[in-house]
Amino acid sequence: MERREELLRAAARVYARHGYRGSTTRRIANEAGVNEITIFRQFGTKDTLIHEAIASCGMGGPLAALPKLPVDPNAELQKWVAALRTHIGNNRLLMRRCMSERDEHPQLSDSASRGPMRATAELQEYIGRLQANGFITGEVEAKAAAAMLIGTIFSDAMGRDTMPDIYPSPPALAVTQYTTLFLRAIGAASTVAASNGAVPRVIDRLQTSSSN
Amino acid sequence: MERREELLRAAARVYARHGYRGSTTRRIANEAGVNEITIFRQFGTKDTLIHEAIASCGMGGPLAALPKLPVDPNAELQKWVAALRTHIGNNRLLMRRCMSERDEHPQLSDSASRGPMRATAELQEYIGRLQANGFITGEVEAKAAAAMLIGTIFSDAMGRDTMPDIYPSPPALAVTQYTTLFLRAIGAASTVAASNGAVPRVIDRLQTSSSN
DNA sequence: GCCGCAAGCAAGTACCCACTTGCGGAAATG
DNA sequence: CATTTCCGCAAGTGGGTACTTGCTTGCGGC
Repeated sequence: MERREELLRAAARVYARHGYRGSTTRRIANEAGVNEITIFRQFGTKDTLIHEAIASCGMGGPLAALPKLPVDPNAELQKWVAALRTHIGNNRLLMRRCMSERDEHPQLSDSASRGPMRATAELQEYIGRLQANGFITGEVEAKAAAAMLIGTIFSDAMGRDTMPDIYPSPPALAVTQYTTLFLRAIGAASTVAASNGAVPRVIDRLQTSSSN
Repeated sequence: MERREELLRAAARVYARHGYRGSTTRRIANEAGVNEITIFRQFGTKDTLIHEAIASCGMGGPLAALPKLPVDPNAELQKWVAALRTHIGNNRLLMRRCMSERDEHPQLSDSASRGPMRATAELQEYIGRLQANGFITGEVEAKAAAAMLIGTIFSDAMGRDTMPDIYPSPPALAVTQYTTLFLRAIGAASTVAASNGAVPRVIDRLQTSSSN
């Protein structure tokens, strides 16, 4: 049962590099150090091999969590953003492939997009918690803000290798700058300034600011 | 000489949908309503056909410009962002393909990434002009901010079809919300508030605020 | 009327692909 | 020892793919 997992991982690697049509059974078998026939004995079909490979390749796995009770939004977000960025960056080839072949292989794209979708949901809820706990002064469209930060991370992680000069480098610096800009955008910049020693403290942690 | 252009456009369409390996000469010829042999007589090789198709498909073409002298940043940016979003959205299949096949066909990826790169440069310069003309109150990392807005637009245009529920809809609303968030992030929110009738006017248009 | 050119059609070549069949060896399991 | 299970090896099948060759047809210019 060890060759099976070896084949799954090899298939995911080959698929990420060469796409569905480029993932010939011969190539996958070579990558796994296994005879080509074993593929058909284990999975019957190239199609089921690749689908199982993408499904079980951990992109739907556990995700870094944002704290239930925000204390230091800047630090918390920065850590979370950094983890998400490296996670997406590590899987960027695979995700690019899955999304570009969505029309021909929808299930693969679904497997790949589950990660960003869960991350966005998590971030939306966190923004809600920031609002509920008084970290945010004005009105915020949480959905747009979450889409903005996730989109920024996503685009950075996906596009940095093809367009390096448009992103701040190194990536760690980019992460802190994105976080700062994001907090300013949602009106929670006070905590950032506080860490610079410029503005007093957090406002009023028990006031549920304004509406829904 | 008309079949030649027909073939180029057909090749770009087929490539966007099926990728390099999936763009068989037969399929391209069918899409163009042309005999397969004509491809080889006109271009000699599938490879040169596809490369010429991607190069001459207008992704390096003219781009909406931001004004040299900012007057109403919110309106100007919103219009520009909307144009950029629809442009990227229209070419999203092609761009996804080019970027995902970058390792195997670098030139195609280069053709596709030229658009976003020029847009980012344009936006960076515009942020600089906002700063020079006193629209921005504090310090801003123009590069990170530009990467953030472009990344947001890019991810929205590319990912809305695969992950519709994480983006504000309709797209037009998303554009205005992104723009608002962006202006707040770079500290130029006053002009937004001004259009709401809340805060006075622009500050001091001839002061070159602080450093480089 | 004739020439040259662009294009279609038929057929073929050499290769790659997913997938099959038949055989034999190794190692665990009874 | 015998059986089952897993795996590798050799060979092959039917179909697709890039690309070639030889021939024919339509069309505008001289």
